[in-house]
Amino acid sequence: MVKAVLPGRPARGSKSGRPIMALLDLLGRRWTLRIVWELRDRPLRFRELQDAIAASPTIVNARLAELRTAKLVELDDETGYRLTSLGRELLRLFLPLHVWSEKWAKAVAP
Amino acid sequence: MVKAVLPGRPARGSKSGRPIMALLDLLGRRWTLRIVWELRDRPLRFRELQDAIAASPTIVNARLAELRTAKLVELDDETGYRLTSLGRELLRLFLPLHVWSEKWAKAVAP
DNA sequence: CAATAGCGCTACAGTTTATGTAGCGATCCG
DNA sequence: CGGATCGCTACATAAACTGTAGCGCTATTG
Repeated sequence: MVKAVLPGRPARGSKSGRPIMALLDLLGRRWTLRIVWELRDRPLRFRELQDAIAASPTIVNARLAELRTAKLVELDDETGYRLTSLGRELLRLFLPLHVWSEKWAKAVAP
Repeated sequence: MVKAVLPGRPARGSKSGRPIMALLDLLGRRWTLRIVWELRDRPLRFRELQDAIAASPTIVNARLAELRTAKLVELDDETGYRLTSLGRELLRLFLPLHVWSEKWAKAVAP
């Protein structure tokens, strides 16, 4: 059984159910960001996703369940797992990270 | 000993050292996002930070070490832990999450 | 001087979470 | 029927995190 991560429920380390805390809790779990990232431009099958991030099926399934409960990801029988419209909105907020990470790389590089 | 998370080093689940993968790895570790979030508008002492997120000192210290290595956070003896200029840039990318999380809350709410 | 308080941080046993491998049940296709 | 593919589960092992205590250092106070 997986504990749902939703706004309105108290997130780890926060007594309030403030949405931002629930979101940071959800996104701060291992593989969650990577899964959203891998789904950025096409749906993936369970096993494709598993291979893409090289994580165990147990945890891939757990994270997918959380993401589905949070309505960020959905399963389409024809094509596989994909971002919902809400999920795509979230991804859009994250896209600047891609560019910024390159700048970060240069700044941190040895 | 803490494994450094830096662009150029392969991140978990990725053979490449692509900066975005290193970044997603770093941010996907428990408490990392929360720590950056808590430092958003003022420096915090070690214990203040620990109390703010209610995590164990062991892991707070581990995350801070990673964030310092990644040059996103630094320790100022006078005031405490604070974001570097690089860290503030990253935070700026994350600020839209705050607003969006409210929208998400409404969309997901029961 | 000794006592106190605040600082960053560490030790360590116990619990939770993730890994790695195998494989199940359902569905489709020949 | 046999084989392939799908999402997903079981389960033992390993890694990550928690909770509590407390260390070593510096500065302040009596």
